[in-house]
Amino acid sequence: MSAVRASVASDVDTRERLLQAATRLFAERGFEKVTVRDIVAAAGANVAAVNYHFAGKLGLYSEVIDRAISLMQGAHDGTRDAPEGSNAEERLRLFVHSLLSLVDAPADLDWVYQLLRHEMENPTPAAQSILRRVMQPRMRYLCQTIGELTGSSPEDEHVRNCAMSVQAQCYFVRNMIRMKGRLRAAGLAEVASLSGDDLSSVAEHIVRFSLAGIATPPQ
Amino acid sequence: MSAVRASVASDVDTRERLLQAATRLFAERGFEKVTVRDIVAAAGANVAAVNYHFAGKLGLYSEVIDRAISLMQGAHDGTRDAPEGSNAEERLRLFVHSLLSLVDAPADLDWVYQLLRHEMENPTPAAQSILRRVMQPRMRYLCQTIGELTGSSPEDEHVRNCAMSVQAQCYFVRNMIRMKGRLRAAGLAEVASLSGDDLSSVAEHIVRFSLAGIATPPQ
DNA sequence: CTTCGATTCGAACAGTTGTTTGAATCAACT
DNA sequence: AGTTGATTCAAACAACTGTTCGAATCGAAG
Repeated sequence: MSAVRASVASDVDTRERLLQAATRLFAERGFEKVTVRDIVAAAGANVAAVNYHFAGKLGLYSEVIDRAISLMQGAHDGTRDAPEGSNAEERLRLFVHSLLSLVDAPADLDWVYQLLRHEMENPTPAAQSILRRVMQPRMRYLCQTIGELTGSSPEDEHVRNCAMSVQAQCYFVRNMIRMKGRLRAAGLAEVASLSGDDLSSVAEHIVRFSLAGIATPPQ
Repeated sequence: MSAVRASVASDVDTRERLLQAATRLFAERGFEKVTVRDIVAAAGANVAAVNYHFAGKLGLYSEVIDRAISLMQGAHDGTRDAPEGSNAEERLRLFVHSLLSLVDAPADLDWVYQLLRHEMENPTPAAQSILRRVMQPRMRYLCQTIGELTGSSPEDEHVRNCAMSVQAQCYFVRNMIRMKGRLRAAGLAEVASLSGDDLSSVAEHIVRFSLAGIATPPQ
């Protein structure tokens, strides 16, 4: 089974070409808005190739998702290589900048974010593993960081609420960027400070806004 | 053309039944995941009825969206009937509670929110009018309120950023509620304080968190 | 050269989609 | 009763979907 692929060189070609084309298209449009024929056309392969190599469209998609998750876990995703001695505030800032794609990651991870967003909006059977392997570690890291800022446990309710608030702002800004064109057309260019497309100023706002909220627990 | 519908009484029946069935289904699944046959089955009508009364699936959808927008503008959507003498903080609190469906609106508007969310995630030609007629007034109202809190203009950048932060948290919480089942299955039940499903405590967090952030402008 | 398995390919399949058609039905008016 | 126009209906259409089939192609081992 596995030795088969290794022995022949040419099939790795079209298998890999299929994976790359599918990755790009799935990231752009999501699972359902991409047809098998779109993929094979982009990859220069035959319609039957997807079923031959991946046992169906969903098999191909699952492999794309798996690759994306691995890539995101391996690369910097805001939960790694924070300078060890750095304080919690600096780690929060790094987290926000990372989610806004403001730190130049080793690999371009924008397509991964697009892929995961599509999966959250229109879930396929792959959604569970994304939640478990991407969202959960991210949430844990963020709660840890905020817990340090408030001097309380990562399980504290205020800490968890604040983690929610931080992530909410980051994802929202990403969505605003994605809809920039539509927003401008609707006369809403000023919504998310997209005028000056300087994303770092928005990131700085999120950090400042959140630090203030974190420092203001209930009662 | 218009006198036609008024003269006959029976057609208002199936036309109305189609609209109601379509509204429910579109709100549940979004435009593309509902088939014309789903709608006519739920309405007890013939497949051709949609094309006869609405000139196609998109025509029916447009009318559903138009009704939703009107309903949302007419009813309490957090941008109306705030007690005239109330201060800005109380209006911000009302806004948050409203976006979290915590104030009992005259009509149940949850299906409208679902409809609009689907439209933002998978836009059809109707998206523009939603942005213009729903999002823009909401943003204006929120900027006005926050501007009062900081004593600055609604066009101030910090004010606009804060308005973004407030809305981001509200929409995020709505999404978390929607994915409650999937989150729990992935071991993320604690993400958005869904344990105690007391939404008001989350709403209170958003208000407190945001007031602190609003009161902390740059520099 | 032949054989054999893996791979590619064009063609077709079976199912679903939104839409159209033309006849049937119905209600109201003459 | 007869006519008219709006409405309903079953049937079919045309386009598209993911998938399957069988023959053709290819590369290397015997």
